Order: sequence, then C-alpha cells, then structure tokens
Amino acid sequence: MNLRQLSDLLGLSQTTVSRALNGYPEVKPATRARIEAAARAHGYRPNMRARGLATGRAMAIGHVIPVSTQHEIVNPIFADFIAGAGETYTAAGYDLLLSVVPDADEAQAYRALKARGAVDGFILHAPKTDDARIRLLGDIGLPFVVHGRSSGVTLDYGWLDVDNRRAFARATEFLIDLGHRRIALINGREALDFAARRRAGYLAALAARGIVADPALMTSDEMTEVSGYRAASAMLEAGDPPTAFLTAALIPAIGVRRAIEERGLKMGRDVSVVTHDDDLSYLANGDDVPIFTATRSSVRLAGRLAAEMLLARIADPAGPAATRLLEAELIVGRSTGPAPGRG
Amino acid sequence: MNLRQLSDLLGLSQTTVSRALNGYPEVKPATRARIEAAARAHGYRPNMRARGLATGRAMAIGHVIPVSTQHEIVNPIFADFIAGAGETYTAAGYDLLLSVVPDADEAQAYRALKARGAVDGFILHAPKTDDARIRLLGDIGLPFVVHGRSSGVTLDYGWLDVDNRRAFARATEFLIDLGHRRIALINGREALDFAARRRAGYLAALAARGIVADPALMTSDEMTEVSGYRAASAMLEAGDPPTAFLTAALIPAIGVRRAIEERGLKMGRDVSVVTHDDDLSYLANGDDVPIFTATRSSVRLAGRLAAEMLLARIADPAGPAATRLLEAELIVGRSTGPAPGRG
DNA sequence: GTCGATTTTCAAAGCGCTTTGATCAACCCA
DNA sequence: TGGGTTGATCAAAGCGCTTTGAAAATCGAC
Repeated sequence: MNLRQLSDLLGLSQTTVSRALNGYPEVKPATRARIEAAARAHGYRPNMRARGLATGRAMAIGHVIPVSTQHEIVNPIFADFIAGAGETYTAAGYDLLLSVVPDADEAQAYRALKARGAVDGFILHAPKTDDARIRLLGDIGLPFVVHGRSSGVTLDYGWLDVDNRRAFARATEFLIDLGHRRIALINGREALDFAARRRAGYLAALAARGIVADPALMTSDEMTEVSGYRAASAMLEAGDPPTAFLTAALIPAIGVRRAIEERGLKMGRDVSVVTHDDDLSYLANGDDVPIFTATRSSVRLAGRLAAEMLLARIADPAGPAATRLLEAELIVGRSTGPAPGRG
Repeated sequence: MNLRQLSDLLGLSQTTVSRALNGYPEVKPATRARIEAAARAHGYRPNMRARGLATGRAMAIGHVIPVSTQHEIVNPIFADFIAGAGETYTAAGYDLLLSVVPDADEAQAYRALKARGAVDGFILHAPKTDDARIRLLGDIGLPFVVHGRSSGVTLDYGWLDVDNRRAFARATEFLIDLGHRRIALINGREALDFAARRRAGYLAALAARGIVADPALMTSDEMTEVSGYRAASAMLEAGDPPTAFLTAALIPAIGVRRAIEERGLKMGRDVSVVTHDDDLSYLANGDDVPIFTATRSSVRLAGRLAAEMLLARIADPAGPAATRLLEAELIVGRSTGPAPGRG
C-alpha cells in the first residue's frame, strides 16, 4: 500500500493524506481522523526511500566498524553501546546503519555513506590520540558525535566521554590508601585516547603520593583475557612483583585473576585488583557484592546519551558542538584489600 | 555531485552515464572510460535512496535486536556474528540495518522494515523452539535466513546452524570416557532452540552409556558469569557433587571456574569443565593451549556464511531455501582430566 | 445575499536515479 | 546508392514521497 493507493481509496489527494499523516495543521480534524484510521487499517507506512528522496534526510545514523587483522574493535563494549544508541534511534524514528569495513577503507566508508546520502550523521568509536578521522568527519560536514575524545584535535567537535583520567587516579589512590606501593597498570592500547588518559591518571596519582612509577609494571595491549593473563603472569614471576593490579576492563581482569590464582595466591588478600567496569549487560561484575573493585560507568547509557546528543545536533546544527563528561563511580568489591604485610 | 551534474559536465545524457557506471554493454568503451574517470575524479556515488526508489531494492539487510528487561540478547555472540555478516554485506555492496526494539514490538519491527521498503531481507537471531517469528517472516515475504533452527516449525525456511546436539553429545562422551559419571549441564535458556538441542545431546550421550541423568545437575539460565557461578556453587555445595561441568559458553564457564577455585579445588584436576566456545575475537579461549576444553565453532564465520546464503537467496529467490549445518570441533584444553579417584 | 478572510483541499513540480522506447550515426551488403 | 542492421546515445517516464502555489470550500460580518 502506497500513498497514491491510500489517497485514491479515501478520495483525497496525496497532498492531504501526506499532510494529515505528518501532523501538519492545515487538515480538518475529521479528515485527519479518517485518514489515520485508514492508514492504520491498511498498515500503510511511507516508503522511506521515497520520503528520504523528497526530504533530503536519510533518517539513519551511520556507525562505521573497522575490522582489522591487527586489532579487534569488534568488542563487547561496542555491542552494548550500540544497544543503547539503538534504543534512542528507534524511539526517534531513526535507523542504525552499520558499516563493517577493512580498516584501511575506513575513511572511504565515511565518505561513501555521505555521498550516497545514506545517513544523517555519524558516531565515531574508539578515537585515538590526535585522531585524523575527526578532521575527516569535520570535512565531510555531516553532524557527528565522538564516543570518547581525542587529545590533540583542535577542531570543535561533539563528544561524550567518561572522565577516565579521574577514574584511574581515584582507583590508584584507593590502592595507595590500602598500603599498596607496587601497583601495576594493565592498560588497553595506549594509541587509544581513553587508555592514554587512564595512564595519565594513574601516573598523576602515583606522583602525588611520591611513588616512582616503574615501567616494568605498565603494559598496554588489546583488552583480552589472554593479554591480561600474560601481563600479570610475567609481572608476578619477576622480582619485586606488584601487590595490586589496575586493569582496563573486566575481561583482562579475569585473565589477571587467572594468573593470580594459578600461582596459589588469593585475589583480594594476596593481590588486589581494580578494573574499569563498563557495566555490560551480559558480563556483570558479580551481583550484590561486586567481584572486582571497579570504576564503573555504563557504556550502554553512554550509547543512549551520545545518540541523543547526535539527534539534537541533527535537529539543530547551529552553534558549538555539545560535549559531555561522565563521572565513573568507584565501587568496592571483593578483589581488593590491604597490601600484604599491612593487614 | 549527482548524476545530472556529472552528465552535464561530460556533455552526455544521464542515461549513458548511468549505464556506463552500472556496467551495461551498450556504451562505447572509450566513453565508458571517460565517464568512469570523471566519476572517480569527482567522487560521484549514486544516491542510494534515489537508486533504491528506481530499482525497488534497498541494498540493505535488516537485523532486529529485541531488548528486554528480562533477557539479554545483546550479547557478545551477537557482536561477532554481526561483524562476520557485515564483512559479507560490505563486500557485496549491501548495508546492515540494525533495529533495536523493545521485545514486545519485535513483530511490528519486521513488518515496518518491510512496509517502509528499508531492507531486502532479514537475518533472524536466537530462534526459540517453535518460533512464531519464522512464520511471521514467511508471511512478510522477504527472503530471510535463520541463525539456528527452530524445532516444530514446519515451514520451509533457510537456516545455518551448528550441530549442537552432536557437539554436546561428543563433549559428554568425552567426559564419560575420562571416568566422569556426575556430569552437570549449565545450559542456556532452554526456550532457545540451540539450548534444547544441546540438552538433548547431553541426555542422549548419558543414556547411551547407561547413566541416569540427575535433574539436580541440570540448570538452564541466561549465559552470564554470575549464573554460571551460582549454578556451579550450588551443585558443589550439595551432597554428591558433580565431577564435571558442561557449560553453554565461555562466560558462564568462567563463572564455573570461579566457583571451583573459590572452594580450593583445581579445575582440570578436581573438577573438569567443558564449554562451548564461539571463538569470539576478544574472548579467546587461551592461545596455544586452550584454557577450557571446548566444542568450538566460530560465530563470526557463521555470520559470514549466513549472510552469503541470504544474499544468494535475494539474488535468486526461487527454489527451496538453503540450509547448512556446521560441525563443532572438540578441542582439548587444560580444564579436563580423569575423574578424581580414577587418575 | 455578498464580499473578503480563513480553512481546507488539490494539482503539479521536484528529489536523483533507472529504464523503456526512440533517435541518430555508422556500417554492411546487394 | 539505398535499405536493413547494428551500435551508441538520448529524451522522457516513473519510482513514492513532500511541498509549493493555486483553487475551492467555508465562514463571519455587513
């Protein structure tokens, strides 16, 4: 059923039917009611391509996911973010267009989406320090919001981020307060902006308490179980091992726990662990009492909020881009305790 | 840059330019080359809405993700599947349209996508036993492929599935061969078809060896770390605890390991664990030697293959729907060993 | 009843593309 | 030299919608 058929059926012009359905005021209430009833009865839905062609709007938001043999951006965090953003889009009548591309083609993918008129805006994931994609999106000219920030980019752009620096500084202070001095940082890849900020927070907190950072206690890698396990294993085997670990996500934290327990040590007693927790729906950090002490910030909520910011900007592209900084909470679980020998 | 501008620029008609770019034969090679060069130089890309309107094809595939307060389908498996399917779509010039809807609206979401002409086909995720959505999609009339199967649905439909029954039967036999008799099944929600099949495989293997299944050793729940932990904890505390666990995914298996080690037991020595492993990119089951003995089948590959099947069907909708059954491999890791007392 | 103002409805153009049917030029063979 | 083919290009219609500008219907006041 298309607009012409519907309007023929009603004995009205397409104009009137279109206006009635789109809420324009110049339609007699009785007529509007009749039209709406007929539309509902016949399950009429405007063809989105035709409408898009006429209005110039795609009613869709683009998310470009680069896949690489090197790094995995297809991670669980992404799934929850998408779910959050998707809820917002659906409620607002927007679709979510996912473009999975080899990472070498990422820039092309953004350009193509714009040139084909496929989307009205973008969300940019996992920004790196001084991320060239932000400038690219600026050039392209469609509204966009960055999930995270990118130090070094001077452009005015919209973003939504967690205060990663603060979160990791607080986590580090928390461990120092428990008497820990040998605190390891198992970080994500520090080319990623959020990882660099976390490291800065960690270093600042150590420095503030007069603790000299030990390069041997800092690693930066993909956030997988195995990388957490490997890094922690190596550090625990070395002389003067850490008494506490700070990890970038729950999954590497699970690897760290494996390394700890494999050595007959007990997490929370012999070795403490604090992780960042993205509050993923299917990977809860325990229930009543969290397994891991963590800096927590819901990535799903971030998705919802970022989507709202983007839709707002699409609706009104004027003015400076909005930014929003979320605070992570520090939740105490069973993975931390006083440094050994300080009971 | 649109088609008219490009053809004006070249002094040709839109017809000729369109034909040249779409590979039709009735264009002089020299002209075609000139057109292609100009198109490339100006970054011309056909507006997908206009093209879709003219051709009647959306060049997009719909994935509907129901979100619920009850169950989490937004799971890590989904992310990897999407990544696999997305690669195929991109290579074929298709887009991936993700629709995140409250689960009560799922049927409406499919209908709306069709009515709005937004997609050329669907992939259906996580089918339940006798899943009504399959009939719905049949009614709707757009091609679709189910990731999984649905017992009880008589309709002829396309699907791609892992032989879950066989996989879990083999895993169970493997444990029996190691001397285990008290084998627990920590299953996914058995309303989901794949979970029901796994249970059937497990029960069949026990029965074949004359072992009476114990209802106290079978649970069925969301596949989270916590649910794995809880189920395993309860069973280990009870009288006559299991000596081996079979879990539905890596994440609950991690919960099971936590329960085991929390009791001072050692996984692989005191208690064995076999899990299904979807071979997720960011949640590898160890590296050289797997952490968990597992039935492994790449969900990302499944995504790629399912997408190929769907695109093939869109290209040629005639004939019976294709189906494909993948075999899971049984890989031996460090989480299994002889039943205690049989060393 | 009439006239101007206000509602309400309509016809038609246009969004950017594909595709049908026609035109025009070039070619071949009788 | 002319008519039938073939090859290359074009003008125009149409996809289903929104939106502009005009027309028709209704209304209020005299």
